[in-house]
Amino acid sequence: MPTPSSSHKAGDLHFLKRLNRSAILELVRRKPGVTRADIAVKARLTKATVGAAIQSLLKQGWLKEGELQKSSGGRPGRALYLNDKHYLMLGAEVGVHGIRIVACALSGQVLASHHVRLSPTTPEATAELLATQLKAMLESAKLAKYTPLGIGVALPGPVAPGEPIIRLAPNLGWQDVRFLDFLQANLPSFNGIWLMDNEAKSAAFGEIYFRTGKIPESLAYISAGTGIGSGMVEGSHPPLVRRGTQGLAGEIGHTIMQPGGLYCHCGNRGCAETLVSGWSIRAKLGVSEEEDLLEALLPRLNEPNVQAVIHQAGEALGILLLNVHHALNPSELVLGGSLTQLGSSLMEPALNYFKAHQNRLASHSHRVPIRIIEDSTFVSARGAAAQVLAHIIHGSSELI
Amino acid sequence: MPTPSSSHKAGDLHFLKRLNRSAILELVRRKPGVTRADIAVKARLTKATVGAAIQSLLKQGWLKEGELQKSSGGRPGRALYLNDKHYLMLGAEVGVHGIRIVACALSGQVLASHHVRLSPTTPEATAELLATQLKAMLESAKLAKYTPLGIGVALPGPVAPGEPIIRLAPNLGWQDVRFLDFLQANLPSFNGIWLMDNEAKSAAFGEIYFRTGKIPESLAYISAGTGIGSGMVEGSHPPLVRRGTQGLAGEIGHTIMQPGGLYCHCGNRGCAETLVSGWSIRAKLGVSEEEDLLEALLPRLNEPNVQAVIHQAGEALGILLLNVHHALNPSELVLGGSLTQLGSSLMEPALNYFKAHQNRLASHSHRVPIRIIEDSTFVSARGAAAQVLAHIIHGSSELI
DNA sequence: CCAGTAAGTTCAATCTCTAAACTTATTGTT
DNA sequence: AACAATAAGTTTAGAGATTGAACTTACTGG
Repeated sequence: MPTPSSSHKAGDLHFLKRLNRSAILELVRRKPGVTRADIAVKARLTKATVGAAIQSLLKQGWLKEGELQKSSGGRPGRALYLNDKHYLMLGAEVGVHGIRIVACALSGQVLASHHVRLSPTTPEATAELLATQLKAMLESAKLAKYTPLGIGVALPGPVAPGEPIIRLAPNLGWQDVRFLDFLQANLPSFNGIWLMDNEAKSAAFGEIYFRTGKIPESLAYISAGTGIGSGMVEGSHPPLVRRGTQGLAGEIGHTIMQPGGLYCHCGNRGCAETLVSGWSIRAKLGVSEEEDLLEALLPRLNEPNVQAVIHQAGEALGILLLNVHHALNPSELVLGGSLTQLGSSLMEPALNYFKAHQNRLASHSHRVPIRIIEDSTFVSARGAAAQVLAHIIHGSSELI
Repeated sequence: MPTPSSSHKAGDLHFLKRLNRSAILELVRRKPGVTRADIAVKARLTKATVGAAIQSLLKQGWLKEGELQKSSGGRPGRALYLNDKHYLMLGAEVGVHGIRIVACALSGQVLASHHVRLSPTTPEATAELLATQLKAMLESAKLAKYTPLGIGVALPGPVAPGEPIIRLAPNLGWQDVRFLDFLQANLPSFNGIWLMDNEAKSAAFGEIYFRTGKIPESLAYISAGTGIGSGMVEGSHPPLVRRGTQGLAGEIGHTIMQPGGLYCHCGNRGCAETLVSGWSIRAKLGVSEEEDLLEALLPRLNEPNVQAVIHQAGEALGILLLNVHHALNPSELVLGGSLTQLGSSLMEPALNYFKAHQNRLASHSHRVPIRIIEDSTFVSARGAAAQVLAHIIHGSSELI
């Protein structure tokens, strides 16, 4: 996902107006049901300004009015909500085992989703299939009346910041691919913005972006699947994803946890991935690439050998969580990826290790909550859709 | 350092004006000698707006005019510079072995600096000594005519984000200390802002903030002294320091590099600090706390035992650098702290390890530059001063 | 039924930016 | 040396966005 060119922020009256409209949209997004009066207080704008902005946002289909609030001895306020019936964002994830697409409404509600199994193939073929699926989804009866804002694509590898190139997707066999170019070629008529990002970063973004109410200051998403990736988001406005210069931020699967340990496909030894990852578990238990790892393992979970390998991987995952805690210190940790489906045999050793070893440094501190997503099928795709919305609301788009 | 309360950003005309003045100051800061015309182009403001803002910034003592630029067939522009003769920022570092203070001009130029050796003592006594030193510096003939903007203090431990509490400084023996309160009590007449932050984070901030010309997108400062800390800054406007919820971001000394390894004072085993840090080297070579580590070791560098320990520590440092590269991916790495004075015996193994193992993931990528600061005595203090300036320029201060 | 309270709207005043004309200062050409 | 061309910086009128105060709307409670 290209970072918005952050030149020196200066602006004119038009810029100020957009900024205020963004702020208002954000307030409604974060707290559905707020009134104009609430917004005026929180955004430190006058009722007049808020009223005018809201009128135009209603007219353009961004917001809708809801019920009257309970009065506390005066005219009751009118609840405001995002309008989930006018705009949508498309999100897609190209994974090692298939393609996933979703269409989301402004609030994050999934309007439609689709999953196609597919073995890794060329970028061209993948883009063609993806475009076909997206087109079909957009033309379906339910979605045809929506205005699409853009398409976000999540990919399993580091994406260069600033330009839409996926540097390396070892599990797809891709290198330096301008995937959006292929996709655009197959969807020439699509009118909206195009984004692409790493799958863990998209997932992290989505997990924080579509939340309402009290949102965490920051969140790290750890994606444990064939490989191990992560994404760290700060919950500012807009939430900011850490990318690093080469898009390598969050490649925690290749942090070294065991100097002199096993060889990793990245060329180094003792990477976290050699201890916990789909591929290392396959290697240790002799599960071939053709088999589905989960289908192969779930029936064998009571074999001592399998248990030992998974327990060891779980402990390694716990260490990794602890290292993320000490290096990034997110206020919330979210675990996703296909390996979470191994359930407590993997997760218990991980959580136990983490809980037993955290909190030695910051005395007063609350425990960092860890959330495990059992079914993370559409998490990255939905996150990519979230990135589209954020780009529209906070970017330079003239839509709002 | 309290993070600016990031409520939902909306603003009025006054806010817009301040934003534009900030942007103009930033442009001059980053590229000393720019002209009004350059600024108008880069900030996308009109010549009229820029001209008016600059007049007032000149009048208030923020900027000064310089020489005429070479003409290219028209009226030559007038170079603009930060005015280094009107405002100053104070920075201080409370370290394990002493107190360091600096006074910086707007451009980062060190106007005065001072170093007092001091063994760890109570916050009260430390604050009193620090206040005396700061007062003396401010009242010195050279600085008396300056207007101080504020004081930044750097401390060797995690600082809670949002409120000025140092959570834990194991090497000072402090815990949950509101150090600024003690300092303010000793400097009641001081008129300016008060900040405090972790020493590595301040250093990181200063290293990116006072640079001119092409600044890196991001920078990680690794502070290798008695303990190991780090700070990561993104070079946006203003540069943003990663803190984490509990201020623990960057505590890479406590990431686990050797599961089941030696015990660390944090309670865990195999932390990076057990492999590379002042205290672990002391322990391994039997250098007592009373001795100065460098004075004790520098004469013994050719002893095989000493060489082996330092070489091993260097390799661990290299692994740590690699892990920072894969977890945060800064565009530049800066190494500071007292251990850098061990010179190539420590640094060569570190750099060799890093160079031999980086760059397996992002194919095209340039090598990440690593800079070693041999004398980092005042780096953190200067960084704390930098944070004061950034707070004034980008915060809600009415000074600009 | 009416006073009290609070939400939301209207409108003149204010403030900041822009656009265009103007002044200033230098280069290059006749 | 004079004059056109070019570009920097200033001035001024005008456009656009926010504010503040007055006003309208809508509900509560006595």
